[in-house]
Amino acid sequence: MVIDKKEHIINVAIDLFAEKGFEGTSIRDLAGKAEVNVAMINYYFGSKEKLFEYMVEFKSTYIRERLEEITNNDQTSDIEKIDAIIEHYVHRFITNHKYHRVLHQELLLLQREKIHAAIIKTFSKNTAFIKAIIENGIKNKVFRKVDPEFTIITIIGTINQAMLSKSMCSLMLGENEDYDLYTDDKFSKRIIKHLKQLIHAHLLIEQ
Amino acid sequence: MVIDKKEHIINVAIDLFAEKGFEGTSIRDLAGKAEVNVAMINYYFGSKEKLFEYMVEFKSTYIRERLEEITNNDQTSDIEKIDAIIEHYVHRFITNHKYHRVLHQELLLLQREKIHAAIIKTFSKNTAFIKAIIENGIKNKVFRKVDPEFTIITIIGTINQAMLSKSMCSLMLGENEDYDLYTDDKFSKRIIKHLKQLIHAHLLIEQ
DNA sequence: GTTTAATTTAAACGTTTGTTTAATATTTGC
DNA sequence: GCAAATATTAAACAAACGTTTAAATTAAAC
Repeated sequence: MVIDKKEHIINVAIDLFAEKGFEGTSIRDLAGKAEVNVAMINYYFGSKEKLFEYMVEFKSTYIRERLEEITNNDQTSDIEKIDAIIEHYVHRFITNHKYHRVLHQELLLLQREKIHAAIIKTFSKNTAFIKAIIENGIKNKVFRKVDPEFTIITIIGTINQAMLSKSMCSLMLGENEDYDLYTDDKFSKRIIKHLKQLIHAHLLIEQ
Repeated sequence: MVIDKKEHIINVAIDLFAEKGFEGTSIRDLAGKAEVNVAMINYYFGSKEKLFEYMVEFKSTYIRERLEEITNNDQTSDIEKIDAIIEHYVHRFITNHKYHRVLHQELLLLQREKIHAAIIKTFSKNTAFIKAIIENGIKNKVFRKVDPEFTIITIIGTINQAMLSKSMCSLMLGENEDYDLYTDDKFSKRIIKHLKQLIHAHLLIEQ
């Protein structure tokens, strides 16, 4: 019963943080939208900052499973694994784009070290899988001798850039402002197609 | 005299916004660090939000010149122009990385439409130059038939990802936390090398 | 059914927020 | 050198902030 209410508050918080940022969202705002008393937030989480930490904790648990699944599949080649990761990342961003927006807001600030460290920790575990695949491909002479770390930065950076600046993207892609990128299948197909083409040309020795 | 003082306040504001965000920075904070009276900020700029608008206006003026210079050079090939743009962007990010951090913080929020629009406007003018070069290369059959918009998103997204999440980058590149990426020449050389290699493989038909 | 614990409430806490005021100091134009 | 305009100051403004309190309500335990 309590955990459901906590989860509900977290989800409302993600919506508000995504729109106004952590500092820009007041506890009264949050309590109002979640339809609970202001005092409940401190009663449940202790403080506004601890609510944020709880949110990261809560959301980061379910993420890594699929990545492990992809990596450990012996039936697929290295480039097929990379393709699967690209698709996985894009879909994860689309279904959780508000949460990822909040995470990246936080990463752009240079404070709240504890939260920072928690985000980084999750992130580094995920990138380790991708790095291993790329290095394996290079070792087997299927991939060129690329910069593995920066290749990961490019994949994630492209998805971030495309997904997190809504108005910039709408403008670039010639859509009007209130067009909703994240519910349109065309958009995700287009970014996946681009990323695969890009990374194939980058990685594969013979095409 | 006045404009110098305004400029000084703007520069202090960029430092503070980069660290704590717009909402996280108080006018008293700003006035203290800039060593002016709190009332001066409203006297000069009208309000905290108008100070932000003035900052964008003030900083966006000088940016586009070099891009025009690169585009209009008849002596260079399309791929050489792209290379020059990559180098220009990386160096611009390094020398102005705090300002770019503030811009991207703002783009991640979904409020303050006026500021949003001002940033997008500057940005779209810059990307138009790159898009024209890519489309010209495709027309002349020097470049593959790539997605021009998303190619730009990849270039900018990679630089953003690398430059804006300091701790994430330090971690990925195996450096310790307090190592200063932005003053190390090795870092900018590495990102430029990666981006050129990536974009060459992506764009060029024969290598 | 009574006692104990957990939940929820409205009100108040002391700070801090962005902004304004009205008085003072400085600079400018003539 | 004096008047008008501009710049700067300390103090006050109301509103909003995160958090706490103490009383009221509900749920659990026995």
